[in-house]
Amino acid sequence: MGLIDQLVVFNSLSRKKEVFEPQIPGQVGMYVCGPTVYSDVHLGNVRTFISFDIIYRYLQHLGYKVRYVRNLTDVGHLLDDGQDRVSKRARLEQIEPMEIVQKYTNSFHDTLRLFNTLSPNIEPRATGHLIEQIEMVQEILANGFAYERNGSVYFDTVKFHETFKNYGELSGRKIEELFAETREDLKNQDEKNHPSDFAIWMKAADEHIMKWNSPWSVGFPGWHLECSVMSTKYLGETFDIHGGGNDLKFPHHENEIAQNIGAKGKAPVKYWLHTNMLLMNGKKMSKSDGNTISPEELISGNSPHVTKGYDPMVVKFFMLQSHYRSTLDLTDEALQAAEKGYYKLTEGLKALEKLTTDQAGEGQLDQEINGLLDLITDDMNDDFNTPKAISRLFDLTNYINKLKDGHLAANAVGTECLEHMKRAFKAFFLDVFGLSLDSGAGQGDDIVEGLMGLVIAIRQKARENKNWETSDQIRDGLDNIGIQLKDGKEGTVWSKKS
RNA sequence: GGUCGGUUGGCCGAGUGGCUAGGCAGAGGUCUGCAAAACCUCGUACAGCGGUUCGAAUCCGCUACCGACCUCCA
Repeated sequence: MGLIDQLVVFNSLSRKKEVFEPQIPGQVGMYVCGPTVYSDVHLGNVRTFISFDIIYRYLQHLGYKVRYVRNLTDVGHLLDDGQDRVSKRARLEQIEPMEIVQKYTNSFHDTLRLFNTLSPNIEPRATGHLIEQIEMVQEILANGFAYERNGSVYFDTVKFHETFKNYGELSGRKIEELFAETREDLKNQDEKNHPSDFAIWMKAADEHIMKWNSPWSVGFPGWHLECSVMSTKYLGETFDIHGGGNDLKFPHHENEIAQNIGAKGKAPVKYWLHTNMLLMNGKKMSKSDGNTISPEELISGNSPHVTKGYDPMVVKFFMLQSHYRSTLDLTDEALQAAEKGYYKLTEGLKALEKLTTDQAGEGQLDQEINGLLDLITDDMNDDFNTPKAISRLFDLTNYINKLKDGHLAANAVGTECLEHMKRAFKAFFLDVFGLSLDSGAGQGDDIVEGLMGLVIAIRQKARENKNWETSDQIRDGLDNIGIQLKDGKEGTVWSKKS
């Protein structure tokens, strides 16, 4: 009985929350800008991909059939000095560009797997779509929104804006001001008619490695073009959701829209979703200025920014405790708090699995518990409010612990409600949030379980004999190797310490 | 400089006109052989200044500070 029974998303285009209505009922097309595979992903990228992973999972949870496309950029993304990122890296590492692409694609996948994200349905590469990109350049040229200059082709932003009046719509900048501003920089703009024009095909210099034949020159496609092409190819000329970090709004997404309209005559995307930046020490985490920590460093603890390593699930949980549209400041202290909270929930879920009741009818807590479960859906329906949804899981855990410890009678909850709670808690924690139980605490293989059972039994015997020296030796010894014993009413359980 | 966003208790972080967010840390208590875990109780926070309102952390204006984009980044 949620208050909100419809999914509402914040659309960057309108800057408002809108009811989500896919163009084909029951089906969702979602495109997310993936990484340029020329170096290891950093944590800010990971946050964005985790955010869209949650969105993907939640859409599926709601019953939508989702086609999730996330590209890999392997050509055309240039550095300030005009060098292709992949090519430059290939030169530095003295291997083929495509080896670079493969190496960092593998690394990207490995990293995301650590965080238990689902693979997209299609992961297209820019170099795999050269023909389509050339075709789109031709379309844009044919429609008069591009011009050729010395073998390169540039998108004509001035003409585009005169025609459609919406260049700058997404990023919220007034195009006249943008034009006026950049006019002073004309000296740097050599071939372009106007500074805000951008290349959709670039002629390659002789020494350039990654280049292809085209009607205009031996060259390579512009950075923004691939996303227009691949989203159109796999999701159609108009589709539902386009996502990415908000640092891509301008120029990348703005230009993407312009290209699609320039080629197809219509705006490609109904809902633009943008994630906010991950900060560290109050500043944007960024590859280019060194204020960064890699996923590996964060997990291993091998970084001056953290006092210890953190389990990937803890890092993910930390991220989910803020909203995807808010900045999130990564600090060691905040991670430690998240770690404790995360284990509280995993322990709660494990305790929940063991709860039983013989209350066949309705229990006195049923209404409150069912209400909390409904609120989780409301929260997620409200633009994927994971922090709020997680607060409900903590509330539920409080009930679970009371039931577990006997502070509440077992039959305070009815059979049906208990089953509902088990189903829903798992559905959100494991399936929607993609968290897992077994990474941090208390579950080993059969041998470990057997050994622990034996050790706990020996300690229990010592305690019965009031042999505190032995029982404390066992407890402290286990503590030293990172295992915590918890004595409860129903006996002793153990878990790995956080 | 232009554009946009933010400033919430010791820390992180939701909320956006009247109803306890939540987590972590801290204090006291229950339980325990002692601890831990769990449970109970405890914080009267919303940058500053004005304004609108019966009522504002929440709306409006100004100021300060922070950040992002404008140029490669998710």
